[in-house]
Amino acid sequence: MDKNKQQQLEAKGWVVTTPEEFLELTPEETAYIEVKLLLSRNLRERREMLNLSQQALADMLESSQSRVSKMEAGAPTVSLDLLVRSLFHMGVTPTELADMLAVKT
Amino acid sequence: MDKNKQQQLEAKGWVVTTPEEFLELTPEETAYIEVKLLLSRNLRERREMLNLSQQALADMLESSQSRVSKMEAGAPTVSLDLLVRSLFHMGVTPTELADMLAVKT
DNA sequence: CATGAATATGTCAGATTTGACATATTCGTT
DNA sequence: AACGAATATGTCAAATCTGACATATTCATG
Repeated sequence: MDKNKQQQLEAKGWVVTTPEEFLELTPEETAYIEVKLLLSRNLRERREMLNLSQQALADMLESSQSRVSKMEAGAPTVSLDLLVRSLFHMGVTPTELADMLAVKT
Repeated sequence: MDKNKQQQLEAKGWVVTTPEEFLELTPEETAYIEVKLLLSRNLRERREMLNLSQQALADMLESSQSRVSKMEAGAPTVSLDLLVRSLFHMGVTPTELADMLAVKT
């Protein structure tokens, strides 16, 4: 955001901050969430690539449609374990997992 | 193992197999465990590099010495989440995490 | 715009993971 | 060998995660 715009907003009483500041995330929390979101995006991409519905994928994973939805949303109640195991279940290799994480955000 | 040695053992009544066959691990379970072990080794290496005791690291992570020990042992009751968050807490970046996983086993 | 299929959201009992503690074992030093 | 420091192992109540279900919302297509 440019400095002028920010000053205009602040003059009107807005507080201008970054998401991390607002949510008070530490760097490690930020990194952790980034990784989860990275994997959840990959999960969705792969499912759509395979033309599977969330229900169909859930059946493969022995999970449920609602949990797949939450996985793809990167919901806080979804563990990295579940995301990673799901990706492996879809045929992803550890090397491919490494490539996912290597992507710059 | 060479074929002769294997045949000798089998003649004596031993069953020669791979760990996966013996434990009946699916490929995705194998991959998941491999990743966990990879990260646990990295955790130990980094801790030792920093000359920290398990107790000292536990204090940093707001965890306990016994849990750090279990993390480094790759124990089944330790989640990927805990391992990854611990590494991030030690200053590892997502890119460095990717490099860890890219290592061939 | 209706209707059905896909996806999202909320909830919860059961399963798993957690830090903490006690105690055992290993390891380096004297 | 004896000591202390570090690490390992076992256990458990509390916290977190899970699949399942009900229901709401979104989306495509006639």
